[in-house]
Amino acid sequence: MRPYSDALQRLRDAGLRPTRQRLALARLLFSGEENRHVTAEDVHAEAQAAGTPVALATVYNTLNQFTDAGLLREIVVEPGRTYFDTNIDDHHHFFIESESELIDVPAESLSVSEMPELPDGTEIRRVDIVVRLKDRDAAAS
Amino acid sequence: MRPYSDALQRLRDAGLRPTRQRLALARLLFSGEENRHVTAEDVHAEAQAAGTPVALATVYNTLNQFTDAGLLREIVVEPGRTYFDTNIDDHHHFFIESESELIDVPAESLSVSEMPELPDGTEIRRVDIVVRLKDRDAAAS
DNA sequence: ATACTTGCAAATCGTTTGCAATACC
DNA sequence: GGTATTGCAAACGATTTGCAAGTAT
Repeated sequence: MRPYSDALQRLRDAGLRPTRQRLALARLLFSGEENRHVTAEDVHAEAQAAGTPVALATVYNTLNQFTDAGLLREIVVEPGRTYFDTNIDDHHHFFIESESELIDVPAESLSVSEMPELPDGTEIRRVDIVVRLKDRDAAAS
Repeated sequence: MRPYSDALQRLRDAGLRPTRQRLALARLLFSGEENRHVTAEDVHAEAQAAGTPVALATVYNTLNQFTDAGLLREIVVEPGRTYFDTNIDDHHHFFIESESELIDVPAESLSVSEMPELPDGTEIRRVDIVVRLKDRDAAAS
């Protein structure tokens, strides 16, 4: 449970003006549970529920700002839906397709054996591994 | 260079009625270059250019049918844009973010070391590895 | 005081769908 | 002929943007 002042500090450190809305969202995202995978809709709903109404557009803008500032990480696993991960450390994901659920996998337990030669003039920014899971008993479609 | 009749056979084998449009798109996708990464827009534009006008909606529907039939594979790397890969073998990708370009990486040259325990009742459907690249000389944003 | 933020609604983008017209077997 | 497929436009869901009003420093 990180305290309120941490959210404030986090924003300051990221060079983001600590406005009412940003603080509210930062507290929602960074207090409590450690590794969360949320959509903008999720965060919007939570903010409403927490009695801190924030426009959906502002949620989108804020999540993008947090991402640019390195406080969040964007995950793309499904077409047409963006998830944000509060865990910004090096790690990977299980993705349960039937439930659209993401689960963190520590980087240590899933590493790449050997990297092929990169195209000229490029360097690695990140390696994303998504292990797509299905229910074992599911009827083959 | 696979011949025309191959496209026809491919559709038959997949249980898809070989209509004019599906044949046209199958030929575009499966003749010529081996491993292509295309968006629906790309395919639509190519069809126009090839003198085989097909409605964009039909392109979408057809690409989805091909994917369901196992002729194509869907790749999700960018929010809000779906790529289709004509290479359906086990493999992974480089993704050059500055150009939105995908490059195939053979499965052998990039394998996962050790798989953590899966959540209960699930099994692996696929492992997707995306190595995100940036230009080496690019100014840090 | 002034620049940065927010809210809201409208705009946009990629993709899907409904339905009448058309093509395949 | 009967069913699957197409085209088109309209519907859609997620995300972004423009601008007037509000707020942090």
